[in-house]
Amino acid sequence: MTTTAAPATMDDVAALAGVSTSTVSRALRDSPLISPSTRERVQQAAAQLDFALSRAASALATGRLGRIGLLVSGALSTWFNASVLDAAYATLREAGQELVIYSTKDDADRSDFFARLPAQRNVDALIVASFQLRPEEYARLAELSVPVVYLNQQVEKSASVFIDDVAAAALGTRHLVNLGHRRIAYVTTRDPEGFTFSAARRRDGVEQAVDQHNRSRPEDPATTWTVTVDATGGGIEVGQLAVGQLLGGDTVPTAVVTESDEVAMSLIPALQRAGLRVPTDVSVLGFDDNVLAPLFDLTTIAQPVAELGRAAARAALTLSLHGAEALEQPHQQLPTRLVLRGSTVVPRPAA
Amino acid sequence: MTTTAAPATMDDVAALAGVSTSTVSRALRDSPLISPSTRERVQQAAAQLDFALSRAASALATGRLGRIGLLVSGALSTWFNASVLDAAYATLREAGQELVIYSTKDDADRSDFFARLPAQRNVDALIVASFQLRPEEYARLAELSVPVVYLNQQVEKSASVFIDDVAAAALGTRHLVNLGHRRIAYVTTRDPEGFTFSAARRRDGVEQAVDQHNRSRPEDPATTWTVTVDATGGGIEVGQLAVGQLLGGDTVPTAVVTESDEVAMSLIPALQRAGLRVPTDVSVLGFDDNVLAPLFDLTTIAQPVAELGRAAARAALTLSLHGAEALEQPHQQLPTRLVLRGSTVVPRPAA
DNA sequence: CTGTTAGCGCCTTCAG
DNA sequence: CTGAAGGCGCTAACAG
Repeated sequence: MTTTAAPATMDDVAALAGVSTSTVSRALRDSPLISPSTRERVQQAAAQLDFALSRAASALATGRLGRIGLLVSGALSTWFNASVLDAAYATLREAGQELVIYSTKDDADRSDFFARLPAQRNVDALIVASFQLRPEEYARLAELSVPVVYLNQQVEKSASVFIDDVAAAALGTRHLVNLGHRRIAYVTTRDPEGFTFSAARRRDGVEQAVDQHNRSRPEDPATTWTVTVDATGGGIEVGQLAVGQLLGGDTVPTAVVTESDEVAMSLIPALQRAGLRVPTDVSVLGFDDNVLAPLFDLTTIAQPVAELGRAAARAALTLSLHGAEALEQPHQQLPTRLVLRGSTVVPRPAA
Repeated sequence: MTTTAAPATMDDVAALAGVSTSTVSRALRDSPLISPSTRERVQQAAAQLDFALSRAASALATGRLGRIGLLVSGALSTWFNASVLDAAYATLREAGQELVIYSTKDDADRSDFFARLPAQRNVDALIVASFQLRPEEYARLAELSVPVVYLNQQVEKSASVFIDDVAAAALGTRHLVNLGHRRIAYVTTRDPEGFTFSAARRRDGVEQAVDQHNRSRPEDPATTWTVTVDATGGGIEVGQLAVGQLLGGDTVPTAVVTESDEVAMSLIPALQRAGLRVPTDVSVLGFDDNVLAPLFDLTTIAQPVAELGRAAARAALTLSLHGAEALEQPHQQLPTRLVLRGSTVVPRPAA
């Protein structure tokens, strides 16, 4: 079935190159304390024997694990998580580090993680991706003997990399208000685990933009309200449920802001099946700039997900290698921008 | 910035529990060689001190790394890769193993992986996800002292978990032929790295189904041809390029089979923008049953991606724990099925 | 059931 | 620049 020949050991390499194991170790790690010629010879011997250093043994000897953890909530296959993972992985890999995933799909996973703290002594740093923790959980992470980097949330005494969700959502909402929309619904999903709390901040942004408009133009007020859907995931259910609530209420919106592109992309076909044209009857604004957003011609607020992942990984590397003092910007805010596509237009005169 | 208190050691736990470190070790691993009461006492002490075993040290002592590698090509954020990763991760995690990603985005990464074989001595088993290797690369993996499980390809002397791409595509194509389609294009993407070779087998399936029809009903022949697009990714470019080639040729298809749902989802809006209605003017058939397929009302051939990931992970676990003999089914073929939605209909009479 | 002893494979002194 | 020796934290084998 599968080969199981014993792999070469460092001694084999040392013997083949005619040196000691210390020399092999140094040569393989490109230590400056070694002559180019023996280094070359050793590396060839290692290649010839398919020898690779045991990371476990190196870790034990040096005290550096060469591994950085990524704590994620929800499925790894959501666009956000997968994009962050992809970017963080690439950055760590360039630095010769591995990425260890700690994924918590449900409350059980989550309590388990916080009860056992498996990251303790097993990674050099931990990135906590975009989800809200309970106060005791923050406390728990602070007790960790490993530096933590928060992604998409600011945490007082830790490093963090994030966007301004409130400002971003306000920006998008202003765009709708400026187009003339006065009935703007915000669609969010119920979040069973208390995860993805960015959604709440985005709602604040929507309300903020509407309030601001109403203060400056009280004679032409806009209203906004929130519709919370009891479903998650990228399927069509979210959209269908949202449509029901959107059309079943007292007022029907002329524009909808969604917590994410995934929700928007689910909503658009659902609206269409309900007989509403997008954008003619309803404008739809997304959040993320998911790769798929262009397929729906979706106007959206872009957040630099890959850059968030990279920045978090870089911060984690810096913290693990050089400590907190070495981190120039403990709190890094990354820019968002409005990406104009075809899903948002001036509301119909009738409206 | 971040706490860096020294974490508790095993000696601390031993002292607190009033036992030796061996006992601590045994208690923490739920060894049966220990009395419930001391186990309890030790575990409490460990919890109190936030002590976690060092996986690196355990690995060194036992020779078992507790880590399984996943070699992937292309972005981790594609639906396929992310879904496999998610499922494999979940399975490994239940078994207390970690997942180590080896992702090769380009040829450089790839040669690097095969040159250095970083998986050697660093994982207990390796899963190679869905991509075609060069003969020398297969040979290289066979030299590895670690068992390999291939996902979505059969490899003679290794374990593998896969679907029958040919039969699956033929099934979908038969559906179109049965609806009455006689001009069926297959849309695939150029694959710079030689990755995702399933696409070629799917084309074979399309051709096979058409041939079969033509043999049984020579008086009413169908034709098929392949359109290869020079782009990849989930954006709209793929679809736009495909539409150009689809409409620019001698014959215009009444139905299109795509190598994946991602291509189909890119194609549908592109067709619509070109003035063609889906499915009225053109039927579109996907492959995968991506979560997003329902949003496009896409008829598609479902492959059990999560189950592929799980099965591969289980096989990897079995191989690493009990060796090749313990694997009941070295070659596991998983079923596919046609998922009927609205994107495929009877062709217009005019056609 | 529990403690003692040795060693996993590497890296880091310290000598040369 | 290179070799010898010890120890990183844990577990397996052995004794009790």
